[in-house]
Amino acid sequence: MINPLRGMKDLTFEESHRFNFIVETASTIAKRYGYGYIETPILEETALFKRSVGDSSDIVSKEMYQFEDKGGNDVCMRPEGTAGVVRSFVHAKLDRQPMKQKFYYYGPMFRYERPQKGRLREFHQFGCESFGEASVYEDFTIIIMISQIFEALGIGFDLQINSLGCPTCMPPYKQNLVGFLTEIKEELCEDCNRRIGTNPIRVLDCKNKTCQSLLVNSPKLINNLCDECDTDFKKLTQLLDNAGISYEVDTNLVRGLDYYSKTAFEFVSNDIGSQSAIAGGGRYDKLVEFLDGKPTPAVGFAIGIERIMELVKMPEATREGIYLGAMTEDAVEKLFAIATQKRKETKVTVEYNAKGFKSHMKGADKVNARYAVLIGEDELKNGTVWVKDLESKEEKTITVEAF
RNA sequence: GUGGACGUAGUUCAGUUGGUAGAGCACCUGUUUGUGGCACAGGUUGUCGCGGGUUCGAGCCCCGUCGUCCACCCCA
Repeated sequence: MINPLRGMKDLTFEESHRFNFIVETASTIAKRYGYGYIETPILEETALFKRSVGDSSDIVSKEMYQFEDKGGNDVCMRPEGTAGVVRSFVHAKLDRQPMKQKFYYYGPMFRYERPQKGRLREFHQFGCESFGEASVYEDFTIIIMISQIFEALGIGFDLQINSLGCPTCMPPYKQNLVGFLTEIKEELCEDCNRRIGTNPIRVLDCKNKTCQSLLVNSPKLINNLCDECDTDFKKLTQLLDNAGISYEVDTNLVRGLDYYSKTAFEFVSNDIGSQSAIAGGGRYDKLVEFLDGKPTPAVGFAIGIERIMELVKMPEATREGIYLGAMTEDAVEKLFAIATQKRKETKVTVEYNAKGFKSHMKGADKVNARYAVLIGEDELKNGTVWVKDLESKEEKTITVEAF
């Protein structure tokens, strides 16, 4: 028997149903906010992610499915969705269009990690990217949209927000932080010491308790923002307050992808184990030009579909369609014409084996059909069918034509 | 990449100090040649993950391997 690869999962029955429900619900809401569907390739040039997500991130440095294709190109399976959408945006020269552009997507992402609860090697994200809107109103609107999606799915969450600053205020802050960290480096963990050189901001969300206690007095970016970033962040909190969305400012919230600036947010659930982030995103105003487009402000997010699978409250399944069965061999082939006709408008299940009445009733029940339609000896003789509404329990015998 | 737990029927699991497998659910049949969800009775289903070792004998003990799960890490 050939098994799926490690960290890859088949979705069937209940689960695939759930998956579709999540995607449909999120898509419906995204469209209401003006987002249009975009699909980009799963395979991309490796350089795309090195430049956008960043070489120093774990994702790029050790988790990518990367290989040389038969043409000698250095390619990889996308580890996240934003980079591909931005590449596509620039490639289609949409950066030269005066209008704002909004896209939503969903699909598989690949990261070579050790699987655990809420973490697969092939996982799925639903995401949105909004281009050309610099206003913090858009950041706010996106957060509202995500909360509406979660509300529609029946999922509770905590919202954490932070500002990562911009090219004006981030570099001086970073220098300041490196200075602080260098003084206490003896006491910091091994990983943090490495991060001081590669990506000092990441030290802030180190899980090590000793590190965290040492960081209590570290300089906070939130207190060192430039005027514009500071004004925007205050505006965002004010908008959220007015909208009645509760949130927590987490000064240690750092996105793992290098392209984020200004607003960063994460939706978290306490009910799903240690992989608690169910959605994350923020602003990435520099990414478009970083990928050779004209400077275009942008903001986006992604929801981890697997992370919310078991949290989703599905609407109750209702009886649907028709179950067709015959009680004598001769009647079986009478079913097909009826089935073909009825399939123009509804779901039809045809049982190919002639069997007893009770057995058919059970079968109709099992597929959750609304109507049980059976042909027995009498019906075959008279050119009729026996129809029962399994919900109202009403039954009747009518001609095939009338049915 | 690190650590821990676990791999037995379609599924969830039991299996005593080592003596060649069992239950619930599911499925099929019947009670009921025409009234579903319920009940009762009967029945089908196993490379005990794989490979080696110890032993008269291994589901059980030992080694290896693959896989799953959980945590670290990472992140959606």
